[in-house]
Amino acid sequence: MKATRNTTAKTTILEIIKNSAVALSHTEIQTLSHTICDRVTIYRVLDRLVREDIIHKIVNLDGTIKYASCHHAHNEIKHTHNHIHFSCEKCHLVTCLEHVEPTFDLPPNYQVNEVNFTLSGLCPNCL
Amino acid sequence: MKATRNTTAKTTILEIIKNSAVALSHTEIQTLSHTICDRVTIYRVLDRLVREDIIHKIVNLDGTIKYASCHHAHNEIKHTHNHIHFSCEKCHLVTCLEHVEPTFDLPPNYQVNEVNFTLSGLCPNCL
DNA sequence: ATTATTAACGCAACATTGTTGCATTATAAA
DNA sequence: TTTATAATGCAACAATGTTGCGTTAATAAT
Repeated sequence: MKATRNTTAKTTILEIIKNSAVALSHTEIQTLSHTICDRVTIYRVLDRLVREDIIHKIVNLDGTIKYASCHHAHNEIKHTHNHIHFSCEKCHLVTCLEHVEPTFDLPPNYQVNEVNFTLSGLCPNCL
Repeated sequence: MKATRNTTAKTTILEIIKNSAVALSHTEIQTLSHTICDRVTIYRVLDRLVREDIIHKIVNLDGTIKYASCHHAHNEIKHTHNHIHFSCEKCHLVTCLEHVEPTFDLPPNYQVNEVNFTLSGLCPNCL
């Protein structure tokens, strides 16, 4: 594994994501960062943060991709993001329901590497 | 509800989707249809078919959107697409696992209108 | 503290995907 | 057959994501 560097772009973007209660899209991060860096750099930083398992990717029901920071113990070697995400149709906020992990019975001979559970509807604030 | 017409584009596209064992993207449908109609028409036909509840939309883990025909009894007034979809990382085929419906406990005051469950990994053929 | 290595960046250019307006065509009903 | 309008084709546009390459700057080595 190659060494990864701490740059101002990376720390700023990570700060934005960590300070947000909801998952953010590339465009939202771009707006919040007040063009601290190029649009391309944001894409690259986000990829890096996902690869380093510092943030995780969420696919919304409309296909837009959002990012949220990972809340997990530091000593975990490997963890999964198998919790549910809720996308509100009114306020358009995407939140991680970290404690809601669905159960299901898969047919044999499937190897699962990644999961994405997203619900949409109305969140408690908009209901 | 406005009347909807049966056009050659609509029937051809629906035929393609119905004959496919896996979910198809807009681009895949375009290729399979051998440019029977304009790219824009495909978008509009797909929207129409989703609205009419003849096909359903699946959001893949990479954010790409796929379409699959709905398998449900004709007399059902309303049905949900709460089954799991599996996206194979090797053959890139997206299949509906129609009988796998996950269960989960949502906190109170959430109103769910739509769901999207997608897993990725290796399908039985590629394992 | 200085130098060397190379990860990360900015910029430009491009590719893909999805949307909108409008004139024209064709479906289905009158 | 006529009529209303849903559906289409085309062009233009917008948004999003990718790639190549020369430059900048973070980190390690001296």
